[in-house]
This record gives sequence, C-alpha cells and structure tokens, in this order.
Amino acid sequence: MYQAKTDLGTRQRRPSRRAQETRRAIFAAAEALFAERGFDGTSTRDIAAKAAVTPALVSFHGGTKQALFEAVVQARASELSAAREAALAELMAAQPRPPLRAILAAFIRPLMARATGPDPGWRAYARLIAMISADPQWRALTARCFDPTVARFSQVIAASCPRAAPEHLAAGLVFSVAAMLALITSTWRIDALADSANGIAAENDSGNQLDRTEALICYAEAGMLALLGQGAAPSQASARPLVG
Amino acid sequence: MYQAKTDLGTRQRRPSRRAQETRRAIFAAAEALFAERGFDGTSTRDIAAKAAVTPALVSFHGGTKQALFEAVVQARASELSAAREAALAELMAAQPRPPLRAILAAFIRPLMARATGPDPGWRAYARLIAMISADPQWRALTARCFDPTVARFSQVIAASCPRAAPEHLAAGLVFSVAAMLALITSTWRIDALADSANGIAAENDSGNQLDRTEALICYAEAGMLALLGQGAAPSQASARPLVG
DNA sequence: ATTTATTTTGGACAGATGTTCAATCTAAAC
DNA sequence: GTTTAGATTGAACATCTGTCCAAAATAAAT
Repeated sequence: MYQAKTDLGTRQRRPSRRAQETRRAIFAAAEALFAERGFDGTSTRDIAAKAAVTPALVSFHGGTKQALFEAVVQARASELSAAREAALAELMAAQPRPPLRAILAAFIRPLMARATGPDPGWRAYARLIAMISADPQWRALTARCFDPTVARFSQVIAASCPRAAPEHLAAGLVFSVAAMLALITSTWRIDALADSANGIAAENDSGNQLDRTEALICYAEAGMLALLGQGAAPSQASARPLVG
Repeated sequence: MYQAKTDLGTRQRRPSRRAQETRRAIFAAAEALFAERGFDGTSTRDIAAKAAVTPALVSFHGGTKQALFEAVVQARASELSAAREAALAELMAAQPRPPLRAILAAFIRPLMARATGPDPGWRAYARLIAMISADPQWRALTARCFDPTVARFSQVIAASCPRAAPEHLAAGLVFSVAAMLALITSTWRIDALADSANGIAAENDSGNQLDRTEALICYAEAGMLALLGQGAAPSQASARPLVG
C-alpha cells in the first residue's frame, strides 16, 4: 500500500483528486463484495472490476487483501463505536444509572438506524460484521473493533443492575448482539415465517405494529432482565419506544 | 459421485468396508474443515489431506464440492430435526398447549446437548450451521434444512399464545435462534466479557450458576413473552430448569 | 479361481488467485 | 514550463483451485 514518504530530504505532494476517487471506489467495492460473498469468496480482481480499476491498483491503494479487509471493517467500526459511546454519554448525563432498556437502545439504535437508512454502504457493512461475527477467522479483528465499547456498556449495565451476576450479564449481552445481527441478516427469514403463519400474503398493515428495531429492544430488555434476576418490566410499557 | 448402477442387466455389489471407511473419513474431514474455515476457505485438497486420501477420491465419493457441503449439512440436520420434533411431540402428548418455555426448550436442547457433548463432529457441525446462517450464499440450503421444523414450532407457539401477532412471533423466534447460535460460536466472547467484569481470573464457581443453555432458554422465553405481549413469567421460577 | 463391478491412483487440465514489476502517464509543486 | 513525486498500466509470476481421466488395484459375487 502506498505511504507518503516521511523522509525530510524529499518534497511531498498531497494526493490528487483522481487518486482519492479511485481509493474511495476501491474501498466501496471491497465493502460491498466482502459483505455479499465473504472474504474468501471475493477476489481482488472482483474488487478491481467493481471499482472499474486495474487489479494492481487494489494492491497499490489497499495493500494486502487481508489488510484491505481489516481496513474496511475498522473504518466504519470506529464511527459506529463513537456514535454508541455518544448515545451512552448523553444518557448518563441525564441520570447516572439509566434503565436497562435505555442502555440497550443506545447500543442497538446507532447500528440499526444506519443499517436501515439510505446509505447502501452501511447496509453492506452491517451484513459484513454479521458474517464475521460467527467466523473464528476474525475473532481478533472483531474483538479489536467492538469489544471495548461492549465492555463499557457492560459496566454501565452492571452499575444499573447491581445484583446481576457478571456471567449472566455477559451472556445476555452476547445474546442480544446476536439477535441484533440476526435482524440484519435474516429479515427474509422473519418475513417468510410470518407469511407462512399469516396464510400467504404479507399484510403489510404496519400501522400499529412495532418497528422491528423496537421489537428487538423490547425482546433484549426482557431477556436480560430475566437473566439478571430483576423481574421483567411490564410488557405494555416496554412495547413502546423509550424516548419517542 | 459414485452411484450404484440401477440397470437391471448388470449385477450389483455392496460397497466394501474399506470404501465405506474412506467415505466416512471424507465426510468427517469435510465437516471439520468447513466448520473451521468455511466453504470458500476450504479446498477439496485440504479435505483429501485431512482424510488421508487422494484428492480424486473426494470427487469420487463426495461429488462436487458444493454437493459435498450440502450433503454434510443435511446429514445431521435431519437427525437434529427429528430429535426436535420428537421432543415437541412428547411435550404435546402431555398437554396440547404447552407453555412457551417448554416449547423453546424442546427446540434448543437437542442442538445444545449435542454441541456440548462428547462428539467433536457435533461441535463442528454446530459451528458450521452458525456460520452459514449468516451467509446469504446458503439461504436456500438453510431454509430447506431447518425451516419446516421452525415453522412447526412456530405454529405450536401460536396455538399456545393466541394473542400473539405472527410478525412478533416470527421475529422472536429468529432472535432466539440467533442467540442459540451465538452461544455456540461466541462462548469465548462471553468468557472474555465476564472475566473483564470479574477482574481477571474466571472464578469457575459454577456450583449455583445456571447452565448456559438454561440461561439461554430463560432469556429467550422472557424476550418472546415480552414481544408476544403476554407479560413476563416470574423470573425466579424461570431461572430453574423446567423438567429437572 | 475367475470374473468384473467397484475403488484407488497419479497425473493432468484449464482457469483463478494474490501479488509484483518495469514502464508509462498524470498532475502537484515550483 | 519544468521537474518529479505520485498514480496507473499491462503483463507476468508462482501457486492454488475444482474436476476429470485412463490405468491400475481391490475385493464382492459367482
């Protein structure tokens, strides 16, 4: 991968607009293809073709295939983590021991909002991290990208639920993260299952039905409360969004 | 892949013991490697090497790489589905509308018991289905292998919880399956998270702590009850195994 | 013991893969 | 306009990939 020289003896240049554009195109193509076909299923030539660029340029800008993959994962991970930590900080500014539901929402909403938003890059990225989360090959990468923030949320939950056993808290968090990723990768499965129960046609009368992200938060809250031995919150209250 | 001839004009033979053994070795090697490195990350030559066999034999016994993969997935899937349906049938023989917790246990325990049991083949298989569940490449395969049983469980839950919206039931079921698979692939993450909260050492005082499978059932039950609007079960009662 | 369906072998194939290289082109800095 | 760091190109590399084939070895059936 190209690195600007740091020798003081040679003059330096800033990258040209064209170079910046190809660099962006390569990363975008890599993000989409990795999410669609996985790491091993994507070749550097596929990426080059999707970016409308020579294969050699992928190595030039992205370095090793593995380095490119990790760079793609890390790039949006830091933005996501920042958004999560900001939401958590805002929450704790209002009250030092926020309710579990609010903490979970601060963790879940930043990703789900982006995954269901207009940016196809975020949709692809969400699928990507769902895929690598189950892959032992990327344990170190996922741990590096997401564990610090997860640990921080875990501490806040522990402070809010002092009677919770760390073992159960950890399990509940992992369960909830898995459910969140399933909502990203398996919408089709939810649809198919709901349709088969409904008869055939998917009556999309989403007027009074919960947004699925809110359903996820409701599910995760109740599951964790049960695990932490706090007793579940009233379901009617839980079924409505926290802040509106 | 070799197929016994069905022409009536030619005599037939039963497969030799040696051939059966190589066939078994190839499937076992494929199962382990696919689970460890995924479909694209595993080559037929890797499988041949692990099975101590010539690469050509993998094609001879397993057919196409993709056919071998699907055969590996389907083989244990049918045994697993049979175990799940048997557990469900036993449950409904006792009472026609069993409680949600018992239904979930009938779905979750057959896999978790095998995944934590002595057979390394089942451990590998559990990781394998966790990996392909997130991969869009295998939608058709996973649907074919697991959807019929999931749909049957969904119907039983719907009968037990008549007020439940099909949309929420489907979402809750998918969330619960995801949590179950996470318990298989992410035990290390639960450990790391619990340890970081505990200080450093993992005090393995598992005397009074729930088995993790029971914790999962507890979590899934509470989450689904919240989604289905039934109100949560008392957490103390939920925290104990159902049948002992 | 002979027959022959089945199994195994070693090698080959055509193509894809990640990466590198010298040569060329582009455009920022002066 | 000249210089030259930076960007791009096309080709090449060594290796690996899935699959196939003729020939040979094995062993079930007679």
